[in-house]
Amino acid sequence: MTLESIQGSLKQRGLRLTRQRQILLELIDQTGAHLDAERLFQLAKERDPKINRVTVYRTLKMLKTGGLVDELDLMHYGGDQHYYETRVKQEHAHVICLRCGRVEEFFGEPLQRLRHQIETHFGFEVLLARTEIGGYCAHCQTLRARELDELRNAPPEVKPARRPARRK
Amino acid sequence: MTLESIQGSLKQRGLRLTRQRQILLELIDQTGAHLDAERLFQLAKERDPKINRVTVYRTLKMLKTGGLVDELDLMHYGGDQHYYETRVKQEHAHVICLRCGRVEEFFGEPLQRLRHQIETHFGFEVLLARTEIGGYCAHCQTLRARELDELRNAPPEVKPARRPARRK
DNA sequence: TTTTTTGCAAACAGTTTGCAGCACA
DNA sequence: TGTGCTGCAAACTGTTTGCAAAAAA
Repeated sequence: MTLESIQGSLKQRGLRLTRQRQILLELIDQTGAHLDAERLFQLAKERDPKINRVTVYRTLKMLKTGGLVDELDLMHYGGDQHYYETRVKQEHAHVICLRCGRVEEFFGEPLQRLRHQIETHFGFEVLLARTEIGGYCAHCQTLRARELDELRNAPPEVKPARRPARRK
Repeated sequence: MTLESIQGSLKQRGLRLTRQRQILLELIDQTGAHLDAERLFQLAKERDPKINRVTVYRTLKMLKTGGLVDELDLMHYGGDQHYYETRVKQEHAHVICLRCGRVEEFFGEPLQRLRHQIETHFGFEVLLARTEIGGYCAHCQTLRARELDELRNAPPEVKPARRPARRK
């Protein structure tokens, strides 16, 4: 969904395209990244130092309700905040490395199949779909193996020698 | 995963099986429902009125870390809390009706395929996977159609006659 | 007896709400 | 011109932490 069509969608619903919303829409759309409200707020402040955090939340809620952005958790990597991305036609899963935080997107037929099966199997009308997968990326698997190794070979204080009870 | 094997897993890790944990484990395991921390706490209080909410959170975190329960959002139907279920071998998606809140579980090959493709495509080691789908169940689709109809036929105050500006 | 676990109070993070003034259309 | 939107302060929800007392092993 393009910035222009989002702006159109706003107008259609009688919503106003304010300076603040302009900024936020551009940020969400431009940065391919998955931003959370706070990050978005910080970036927006660079362009409008007077913008308020609350406006960011309100704008995100509006976009979410309008189906213009999707909300992600990314397996709560990094906390309990939500992340946002502009909705794209093509369904995709988010694959997130729990060690380095890297997020990959996976487009593939199993997702279409899944959606289709759920629609036919349950007679369900799918509006929102979210698949998130956590684990270790190829790179971090080897790093992690090494880390575990080092821990095993040099256990410095696994069970620290019994230390005297702390005095209050 | 059975209650017994969970208890075994605790002992193996040198964790204690306290009265409180007993209660919580039983509740999570017995009720097929997807409980959130607060609900779990309320249920637990019926069996032990002195149990504390914090203990519930700590126990859930422990079980989560140990891979004994899975954490769900159920598309934030009903708020921002998390829901929990004991981990089962068979991967499944949660299909949630955004009108009535009913949750269906979907087991099916697309999920296995998806996991497999992500492992081979990215060389990724999958530890956690979560697929949640929101929309309307068969039943609520018809109810919703009717609701929308009624709204259209008898628009009581869609744009309420302009009323005098509220006096401060 | 020792180490883990609990309960309590208080803190915390992320997000929402009420309201008066501001600004798009 | 008027309704929608913003900023501010304050509330709120879900969850976590510090600490002393209680309870498993």
